[in-house]
Amino acid sequence: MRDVAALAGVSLKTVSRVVNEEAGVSPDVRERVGAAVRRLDYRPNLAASNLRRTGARTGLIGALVQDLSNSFSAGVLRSLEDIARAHRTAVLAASLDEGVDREQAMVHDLVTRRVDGLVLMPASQRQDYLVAELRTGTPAVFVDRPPRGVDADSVVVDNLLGARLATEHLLDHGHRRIAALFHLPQIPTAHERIAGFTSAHTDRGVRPDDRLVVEGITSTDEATEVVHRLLDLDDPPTAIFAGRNILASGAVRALAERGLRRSVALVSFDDFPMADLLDPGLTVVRQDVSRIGRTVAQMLFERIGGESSPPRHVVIEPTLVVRGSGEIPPPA
Amino acid sequence: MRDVAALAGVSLKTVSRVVNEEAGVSPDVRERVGAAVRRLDYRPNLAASNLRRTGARTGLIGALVQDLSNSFSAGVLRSLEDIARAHRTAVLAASLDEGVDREQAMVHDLVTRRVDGLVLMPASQRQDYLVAELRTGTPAVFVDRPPRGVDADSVVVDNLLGARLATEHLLDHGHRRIAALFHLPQIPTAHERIAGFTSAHTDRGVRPDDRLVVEGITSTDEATEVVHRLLDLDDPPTAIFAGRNILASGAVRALAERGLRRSVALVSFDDFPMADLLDPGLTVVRQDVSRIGRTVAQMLFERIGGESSPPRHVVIEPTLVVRGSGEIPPPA
DNA sequence: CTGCCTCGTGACAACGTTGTCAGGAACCAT
DNA sequence: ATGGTTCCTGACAACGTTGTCACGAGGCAG
Repeated sequence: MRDVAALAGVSLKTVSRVVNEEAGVSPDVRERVGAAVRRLDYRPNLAASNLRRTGARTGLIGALVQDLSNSFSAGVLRSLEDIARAHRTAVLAASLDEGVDREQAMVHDLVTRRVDGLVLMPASQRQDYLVAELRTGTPAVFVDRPPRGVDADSVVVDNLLGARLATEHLLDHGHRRIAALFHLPQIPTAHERIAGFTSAHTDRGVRPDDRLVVEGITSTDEATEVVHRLLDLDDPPTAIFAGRNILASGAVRALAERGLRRSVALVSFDDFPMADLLDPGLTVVRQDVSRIGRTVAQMLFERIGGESSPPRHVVIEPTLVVRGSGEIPPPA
Repeated sequence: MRDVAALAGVSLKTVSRVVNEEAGVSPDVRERVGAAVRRLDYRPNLAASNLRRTGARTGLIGALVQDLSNSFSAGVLRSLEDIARAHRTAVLAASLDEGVDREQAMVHDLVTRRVDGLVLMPASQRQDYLVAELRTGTPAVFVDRPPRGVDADSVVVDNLLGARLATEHLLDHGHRRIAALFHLPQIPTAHERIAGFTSAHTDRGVRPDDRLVVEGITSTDEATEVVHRLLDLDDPPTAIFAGRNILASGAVRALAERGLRRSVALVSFDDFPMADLLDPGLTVVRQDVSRIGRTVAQMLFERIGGESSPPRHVVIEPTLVVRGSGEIPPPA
């Protein structure tokens, strides 16, 4: 900036005025400074600028999601980004991979970077540590998983309802022995889905077989193995509820390996591209990813704009998408 | 920081020493300052710190990809992030959506933010504008699409080879009327894939039918329509090459609607989750997404580390993954 | 011609840090 | 006791900006 000022023969302040398009600079000075800027490839230092401007925003928000490459996280991030763009804000994105320490470290780093806001798909069980971070004035919005130990806005899916929709659908088609595959039960979403599966049974007066409910499955391959094991039982399940899309693909693979894709019913939580192209098409519980992302973004930018009402907790209802795999009847 | 110093009864500099874990502070002072930091929720201002430290890195890189929610972009970003993490660097990610203006604006913004480096999956035809930006010392690595009008590192896939592999595979299975669906031909990857499709034919002495080659298809639905139109020809194709995964799903849908999934061969560029679960499994040309991301990250951090050798251009070879859809023979 | 106002410009301080250097206290060897 | 170390600490300037204020030139009304 000093060089630009020298080259244009003006003061630092005048360069600042031109760069920030402030009024009150004569046309020829503006032109001279502009030429100097171009000649020297001058780029204002945003950090210094933000430092000086009292209480200015950094135009940066942090988004901590489970895994950037998973279609749910990526979809939420994408619609978040679209809204952020409209607010001239860039997005710092990171994957947590269910890492509790990483979550804390990243939040700390982002607060230190003075992000204007935080979007968090937490890996941790409780976020008490956030209380201190949020006292610094950085607003946070939780997504997919609700806050514990700290009061903050959240946007979550009604996982209990979603799991009920899926389970009732299978019960309605006559199934009484329904297997269920779930992620780690300490993850709130998995926990609620388990509860939904159970309560749908209870409401219908059906007692689920504990041996058919498997929790703590974290990979597609593991899901395949589990399904094979369940199908080997003396009294195998006639239907399967997959509590997560990656578990559904494991289940489909196991069924395919046994030629049972048209014999055993399957409903999955989470839609994914091409699910309708499977044969039979995969019946799923769909979460409106783009709506989730947009809602999160709106809430966050309201907070950034100074909104200080008590935290809001938005629950988004999932819907059942019928495609064939969930409508297979049990054997006569 | 002033408040912390006052509360602990020390100077600013001593607080700075404690916060940065510098040696030479007596244990009791260190403890007093630590307590004050905790009591006041003090967070150092990274921007101010970077401003003062001459030539310090911001620990920030920018990644401009085509679309965060597309599995290719997301996969590259994810492995990039993993390497960045090891370098204690955060990733600013944004989607360009083939927007040329947006690309320039984002690059400018990122340079202004003083990112340590830039990863670019360009939307523009030429990146002459980058020359000025790079003069500021910010290194850039291109990914998926090569630089034009500026000399910079790049990591691209051998699209010509990939398209040849797919086309030759179909020719080898006896197909002579192969339809092909491509994205906008001005996009370098699409352009090369078209060339690979053509050259494979030429090498085998087969003349492709121009009416079967459709360029400029940008959505799944459009691909479905195009395939229907092609199948309505008097002399319809016996095989289809989809130049991109979203075009493949349109093609699968069209074939499904006509009950031709087991009659017309199909090979796609780009693998995607569950492609093996389709019936028949989708034969694809696979790009090693994670290797691409890792290579890009390594090159970028070498540059950030001061490497100043001439730009390197890495070409990654795709492979054919055989799953069934590509091995369907033409009608006798 | 005087006084006042407007306009364009620059000097200066401040944003929150840290590098440099200097100074005082405590210790050791002479 | 003297001089020299070593250890701990603080004063000050500087990083690249911008908000505040002041100043001079020119224009206009009285």
